[in-house]
This record gives sequence, C-alpha cells and structure tokens, in this order.
Amino acid sequence: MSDSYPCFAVTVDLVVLTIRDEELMVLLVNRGQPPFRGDLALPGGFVHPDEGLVEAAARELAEETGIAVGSMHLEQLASYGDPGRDPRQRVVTVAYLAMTPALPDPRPGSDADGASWLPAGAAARRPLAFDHQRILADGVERARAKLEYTPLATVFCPPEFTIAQLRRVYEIAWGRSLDPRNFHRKVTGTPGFVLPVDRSTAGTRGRPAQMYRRGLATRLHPPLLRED
Amino acid sequence: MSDSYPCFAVTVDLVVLTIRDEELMVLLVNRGQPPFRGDLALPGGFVHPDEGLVEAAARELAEETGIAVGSMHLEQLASYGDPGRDPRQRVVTVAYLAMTPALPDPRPGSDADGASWLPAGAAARRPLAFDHQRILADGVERARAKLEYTPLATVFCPPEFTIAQLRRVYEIAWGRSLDPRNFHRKVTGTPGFVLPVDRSTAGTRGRPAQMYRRGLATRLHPPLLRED
DNA sequence: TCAATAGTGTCTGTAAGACAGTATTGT
DNA sequence: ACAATACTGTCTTACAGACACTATTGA
Repeated sequence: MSDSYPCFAVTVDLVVLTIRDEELMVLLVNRGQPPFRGDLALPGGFVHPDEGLVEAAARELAEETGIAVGSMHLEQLASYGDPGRDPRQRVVTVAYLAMTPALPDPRPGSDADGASWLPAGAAARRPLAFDHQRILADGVERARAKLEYTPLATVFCPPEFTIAQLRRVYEIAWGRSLDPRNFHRKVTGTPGFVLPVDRSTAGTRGRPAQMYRRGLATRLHPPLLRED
Repeated sequence: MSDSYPCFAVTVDLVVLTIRDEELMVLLVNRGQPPFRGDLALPGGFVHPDEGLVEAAARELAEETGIAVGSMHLEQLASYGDPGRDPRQRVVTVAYLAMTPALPDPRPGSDADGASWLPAGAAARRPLAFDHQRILADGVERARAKLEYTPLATVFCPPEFTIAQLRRVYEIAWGRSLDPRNFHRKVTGTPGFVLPVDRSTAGTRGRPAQMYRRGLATRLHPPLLRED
C-alpha cells in the first residue's frame, strides 16, 4: 500500500498567452543548458521545497516575464509525468495556463532575457523541448474553449476596452470573424460580462466607442459558442 | 535556473464515482495507518519509479476496486501540492476522476476490502484525510459540469440502457428533475449521443422502452445545460 | 460630403420548456 | 378497463445569425 517513497523532481511549466500584433502569442524561452540546449521551451522551473504549486508558478512567471502575476489570469492546466519525458531523471511537471494583456518585449539583461513572444499556433506545431509541444497545444485548446463559457477574453484586453477590441480577441483566438452587431448585442446583453465606464474612445476614425471594463461574472449564460 | 533538485513524493488519488441506489456515490477507503488513521480517504497511492501517471491511477483503481479500468472512464482531474498537505513529507498528488456503472460491493478479503461506496454529496461535506475533501468536491463538480457538454452520462449506465435510465443519471447528478419528453427528444436528436440497438425492455410496467448504447460523439452540440 | 466605425432594430430559423395526446405494455 | 411508462406533436418563447438602418466621428 505504501511501502516505497520514490523520489521525484517536480517542476512547474507555464503556457503564457497574450494577443499581440493581431495574433495569439505564447512566451517561450531558449534553453541555455542541456538537455534540449538551444531548443525553445516553455518557461518554468523546479518547485522549491516549501513552496506551493501556484506560488511556484507565479514566481517563475515573474522571473521570466518581469511582471507581477496580479494583473494576469493564472490557472492550473494539467500535469505531465511520463517516465522518460526528461532524459536526466523522473520529473513530474504541473503545467499552468496564464493569460495577459499585451506586454512590452522582455528587456535584454533582465531575468526575462532569452524569452520571446511567438505565434502560438505555429509554435504548437513545431518541436519544443521535452513534451512542451503537447503542453502548449493543451493550453491553447483550453484557452480557446474557455472563451466560450467564461468572460476570460477580457483578460487579454487592457483594463478598459471597447467591444470591438473584445471581439478581436475572439476572432484572433478562434480564427474566424464574428458579426460586429450580433457580438455587441450578445456581450452587452449578458449580465456581468462587461460594465460600461464613463468614457469613450477619441481620435479614431468613425464614431467613438463606449469603453467597458470586466464585469463580475465568472461564467457566461448562455455561452458564446464557436461552432456551427 | 536549475540549481536544486528537491525530492518530492508523488501520488495518485482517485475520485471514483458511480450511481447506485438512486444516488451519486464515491468510493472511499478506511485508512489503516497514520496519518489520519481511521479516517476516510480517497483510494490512491505512490507512483512507482518507472510508471506513468495514468498507469499508476489505473493500477491503484484495479487494486482498490478489483476491476479493470477498461470499462470505466478515467481522466486527470488536477494536482494538489500544498506544503503541509501531508504531515510526513512533501507530497504532490495527481488526482484522477473515474466514472463507472454500478459495481457490486467490494468483496471482503480482496484488495478492495476496507473500501466502500458512500453518497458523494454528503462525503464532500465531511472531513476526509489530507485535502481529500477538496479533491472530492472538485471531482464531483467536474463530473456534474461534464454532463452538460459531453455524453459522459452514458458511462454511468450499463452497456445497453434506456433513455429513462440516462435521464435518471442527469437527475441524480444534478439534483433536479427533467421533463421526460423533452429529454427524450433532446437526446435522440443530438447526433452521436446514443445509438439504438435492436432490443427493448420487457417485463416492466408500462410500454417497453427502446434500448440504446453509447454513440461516438465526444461533445454534445448544443449542450444540455443545467441552469435557468 | 464621404468613408469608417459604433450601435439599434428587424426578420428568420433553431431549439428549449411546457404540456396535450397517442402507443404499448402489466395488472 | 386502468394505471403506468414510452414516445410524438404542438405551442410559445428565447436567442443566434443575417443584415438594413441610424449615429457620430475624422478626412
């Protein structure tokens, strides 16, 4: 029942997604040491002995991106522990999914040096270190799916945004265009999705747009489904 | 980046759900050793050094219930690794969710001795060993949620079942009654949910019912939502 | 004035909830 | 016959998709 206590290494790895330059992007790092030296990998690292899993994920995220976790969404994705996924030793990794508004480029010389934003779709189809290709694919799919039934699309937007900006999030994440008028009606009609603020855009071509911030809802009723 | 390789124990724990006696039930074991000796706990145990996580979950499931995993649904739930969740040492557990048709009682004298089925709702509100109360609550909520948008309710049914049996699964899991006529129309009208077989019930009061088996769909479109 | 974007109204098809009504069995 | 359960049809309402139309700005 509990005869042996084998020793495992435990890591956290992060799928950090954002929308930049009209594309869904993922934060990847260049591995400086073997194994997989020179390959791209998800940011992550070993969990410290007296540290919780979320704390480890938040710490690694702050180390790699240089920003605090407070402003971004962070949730557990899944764990991966196939024997042989790390050639050195048995490692179980707990993957986390983070979603954030567009960030400036990682500054060279900072802890985040060597990290860069790459298009998520393309990255999920190229080899990455360890089983990170699989983890990335799972993370992208989770994010896409959660846009359907949660208001999480707002975490890709700045604190105040327009309905059109929010719509672009869906269009980019799902790779399909949405009718602006129906989307507007749907979003403003779903209680708790967005809250209007007393401000409008200015200096843009066309009629100024009402600005909104995140509402308090955690689930969308009814959901905003992507398929036909 | 990778200075220390702290040593963790890794376990798998199982939330095994079924429907028995018109109730959602969970398989719990009595802990025979400290810590939490005498308390109820989820079945589970240490992952072997050369064993994958799913393999470990399937092995523990077979050991505790005495049946092969082949006939039941098994999916990863989440991982739990707060420092101090096990008073002996640092343990990270990967929890799995299993769903199965009604099984006979665990036979005394078998490996599954000491295991028993308890109502899941009540068990999720009573103290269990470690953080198993939280894991159980997460598992029950995951199962309830997945009934909405997947055909997983069928894994609680025998290989061949009637629409009324399937409806009871939803009613028991969600704690609300569903209109038999609308449910019938919805289920038979969702492609890939159920497939009719050339058989009917007999010996029952009332008109015999057509029997069905699981379809090939993995998601329900549109979903079968529980809230109003 | 025109182009562009924001936002509203309207129509139509689909599907869910409510529930009347028909079908087929055991008692 | 009657009760019980299976199944079908109909009505109403809600909502998604399509798209005409109005509103408000910059060029």
